[in-house]
Amino acid sequence: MNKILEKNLFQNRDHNHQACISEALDTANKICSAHEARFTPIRRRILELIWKSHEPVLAYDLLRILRREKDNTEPPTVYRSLDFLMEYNLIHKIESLNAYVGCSYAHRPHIGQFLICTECNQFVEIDSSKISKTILTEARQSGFEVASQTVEIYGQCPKCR
Amino acid sequence: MNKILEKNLFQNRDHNHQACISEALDTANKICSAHEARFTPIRRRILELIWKSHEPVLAYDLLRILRREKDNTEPPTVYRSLDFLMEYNLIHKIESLNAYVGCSYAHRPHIGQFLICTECNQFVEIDSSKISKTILTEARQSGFEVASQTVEIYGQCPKCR
DNA sequence: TTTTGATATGTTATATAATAACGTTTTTAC
DNA sequence: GTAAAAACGTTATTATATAACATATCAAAA
Repeated sequence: MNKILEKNLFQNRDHNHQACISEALDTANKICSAHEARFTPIRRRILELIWKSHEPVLAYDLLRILRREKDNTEPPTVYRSLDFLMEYNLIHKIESLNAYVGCSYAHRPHIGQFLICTECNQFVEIDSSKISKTILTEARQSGFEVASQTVEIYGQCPKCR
Repeated sequence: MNKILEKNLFQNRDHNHQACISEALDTANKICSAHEARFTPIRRRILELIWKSHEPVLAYDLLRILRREKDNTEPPTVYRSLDFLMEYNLIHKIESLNAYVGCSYAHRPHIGQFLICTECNQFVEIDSSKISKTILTEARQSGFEVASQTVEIYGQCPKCR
C-alpha cells in the first residue's frame, strides 16, 4: 500500500494520528516557504487543529478553541487563516457542511472528492481521475468548460457498515 | 432534441422562459396532488420566483421580494417553503452558493449535477448517470457505500466562452 | 539601521444564513 | 360542527461570514 492510500483510508484505532499531523505541518511549512508565504503561528495552529480532528471542523469551533488560548480572538482571525490555508491548498472547505478539512494532497496538483460518513462523521479525500475526467467529459457535452468541481459524497464508511 | 434537453441547455435570448415557469408550476401542482401535499400560495409563489430567475436564488433575496408583497414576512416563512419544495424535489440547494434552483427533473427520480457559469451565473442541472455511477464505483473502491452525492461544477457556459 | 511599504493581526460592527419555540389560523377528516 | 393536523405568524436566537479601519510586525531598500 502506498503512502497516499495509507494516509487517506478510513483509519483504524491504532493509527498514529500525531504522525499525520506532524507531516501535514511539515508539508505546509515547505509549501509556504516555496511560495514565500508566511506560515505564522496562528495559521500553523489552525491547520494543526483542523488536522487533529478526524471530522470536518467548523470555523466557530476553531474560534472557541483559540479563545481559550487567547481571549481576544475574533472571527476574522479564524477566517483569514482559513482563507490563507485554502489559497495554498493546505485545507479544503466541505461546502455542504460549512466545515474545513486538511488537504491530503497538498504536495501535488489534484482535484479532490470527499467521502463523508453520515454515521461517524469521519471523512477521506480521494483524488479520482475517473471521477474528475467523467465530469469534464460530461460537462463538455453541454458545451460547458469546467474550471472547478465540488464533489461531496455521503454514505457509510467501511467501519460503520 | 427531446424535451428535457430543450428545457435544460443554457438558454438563448429568444427562449420563452414564461413557458418553463408555467410548466414547472404545473408539474409541481401534479406532484403535490399525487402526494396529497398542499401546494399553498406561498409555496407556489416561492417556486415561481425561483424559476423566474436564471440564476440560483438566495433565501434572503426571496424574503426581500416577499416583503414587498406582504410586509410581515419573516425568514421561517421562506425556509419552510424551501424545505417543503426540497422535500418533494421541486427545487435543489446549491451548497457552495447557499442558493436555490428549480429542479429540472422533478417528474422522475434522478441524481442531479449542476453546471454553474462563473461569468453569467446561469446554471443547468444535468442528470448524468455516467457521473453518478463513476462516483458510486470509485467510492466502493474505498469500501464506502454511497447514499447521496453533491456535484457542483463551475466554469464557462457555451455563451460566455 | 532607519525608513518605508507590504503583510498580518486586532477590533468593532454588521451582513447573511438558518432554526427554535410558541401562538394563531386554516384545512381536513371524522 | 368538532378535533387533529398542517400551515403560517411572530419573536428571538444561533450560526456563518465579511466590511472597514486601526495597529503591529516583517522585510527590503535607502
